[in-house]
Amino acid sequence: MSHTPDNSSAEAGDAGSLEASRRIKLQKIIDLGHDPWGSRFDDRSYVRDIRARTGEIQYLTTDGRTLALPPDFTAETFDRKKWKADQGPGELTGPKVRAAGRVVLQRDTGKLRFVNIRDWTGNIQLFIGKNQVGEENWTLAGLVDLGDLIGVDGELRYTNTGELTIFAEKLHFHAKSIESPPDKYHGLADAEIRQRMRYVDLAYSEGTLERFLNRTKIVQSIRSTLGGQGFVEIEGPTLHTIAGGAAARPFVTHHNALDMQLYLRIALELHLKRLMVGGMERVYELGRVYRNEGISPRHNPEFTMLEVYQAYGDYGSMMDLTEQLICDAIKAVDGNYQRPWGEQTVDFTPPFQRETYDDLFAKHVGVDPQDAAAVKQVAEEIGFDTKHKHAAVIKSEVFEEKVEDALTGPIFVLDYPASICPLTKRNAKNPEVAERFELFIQGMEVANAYTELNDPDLQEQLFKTQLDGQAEEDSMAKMDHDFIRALRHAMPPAGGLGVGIDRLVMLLTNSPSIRDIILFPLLRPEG
RNA sequence: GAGAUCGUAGCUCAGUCGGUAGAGCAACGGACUUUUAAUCCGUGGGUCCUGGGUUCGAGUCCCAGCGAUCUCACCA
Repeated sequence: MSHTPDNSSAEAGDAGSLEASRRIKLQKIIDLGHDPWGSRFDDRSYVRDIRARTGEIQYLTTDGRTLALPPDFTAETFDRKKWKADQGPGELTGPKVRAAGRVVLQRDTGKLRFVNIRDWTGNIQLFIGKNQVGEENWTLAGLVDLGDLIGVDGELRYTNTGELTIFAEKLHFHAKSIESPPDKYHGLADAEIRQRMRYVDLAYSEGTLERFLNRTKIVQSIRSTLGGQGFVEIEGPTLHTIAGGAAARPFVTHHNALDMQLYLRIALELHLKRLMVGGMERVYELGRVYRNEGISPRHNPEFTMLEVYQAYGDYGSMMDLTEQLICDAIKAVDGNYQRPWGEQTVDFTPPFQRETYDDLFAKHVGVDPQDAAAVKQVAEEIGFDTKHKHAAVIKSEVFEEKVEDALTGPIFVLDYPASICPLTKRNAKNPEVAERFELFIQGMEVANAYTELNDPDLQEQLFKTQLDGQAEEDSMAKMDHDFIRALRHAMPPAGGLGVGIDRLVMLLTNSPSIRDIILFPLLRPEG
């Protein structure tokens, strides 16, 4: 009973028969002598490029004159009928083009069909007339459903209403969509389906494909900017024996042959610094890191991080680089420095604001940041537990609570309390201050940079200090003897930078959730 | 991990006081050679997330579970 699909049930309209009616058409396409799964299709143009050829469309009069169209020919107010009458009898001619794409709209007016196809550069209308394409193509056109992939050969012209259109001469069938597409106007609205079936979201939802292509442009721009400044990209290990370089809980895994516990990396830092010891003076990695933490609109367990290290630089050089990376990325997207973010607008015009941690603290908290007792009092007023906590930790918690959300930015926050920065070089004049900045935009930490600590003895001591009284996985400082050994071979003084690529992409594409800019975010398995 | 909200046709969504399931799009049949979210006429389509409970009667109320969204916590 339940073997092959029963075509006769297609007259009903239930879910099964939506598929059945498509399968019937699939069979009819085969019967017509076409392969419903298509084949190589050479020399087709992208819709964007076809749309760029409107200048080749002309008016050919019956007495042989070829006339250029007036520039406002497609304007809504332009009387095309009258213009043609004024030129004398004739017709539009245009270039022969070949396009391919997904059918996203269809209008059947009897012996005439309008079909909109979309490729990854744009959308264009096809005109398919029964008398114009011939019997076989017309029959094939009748077997096309929304969501199918088709190709067309035809002439690029305007319709009577001024719509740029490919007037089909031959149709090609490339692939049948057995599944029905979502609502042709609203697309997919259900956030769960959009993420679980990203292919459907990309294919049919307004702006999704463009958003992810913009992500790619941003990443390409970053590589290009760094390459242009002589940085080399490397690939470090993602399986670590010590999950160092950041404070986060790692994913734990196991290697069978060596019978050892391994961690998925939570940061890129320590291996890149080893490479600087080895003489890679400008080096970066742009890759995935994994943190076994909560999921939220701003957190995904795997996310993309950029870390850059520049020998003989410092955090000042990293500030300039950060600004350039972001400005170049904006140029790669659309070049607009005034960028929407929800209801607000963020101004990315360089140079970005720069303020010290202590100045911002004083401004937003209203307390002298050097006055540990006053800071502690504020923390207690907020309701923080201050017992057994280092003054800098308390200060940091108050900063995160009172200051960070207020930083609409872009703003560089400079000079952090040294004791919360175990991998950072201290300021020569004031060892209480670490040469570190973070870039905040709309309350989000987008970048984090240091003048890198390269004193192996101090590094070893700071690792040990941080370990005291703190669970190892909660600390940025995890003793890594090989890393210390590397520093003992001399790492050049350097600037180092980390950028949260996902958050940068969120900001530059006005996407409120990290899941809008990660193609396949982690979801619970389907029920 | 905690709380709030949500889950109804393939998709987008209504569903009143608890009274036996609705629309648009999509599909199917018909008309139409310049439409464009085409239009017009007609037809079919439901495990109301799952499982219990209350009730004469549950899409609706209660409990549990599953999944999602948001907020909080952790974190970037």
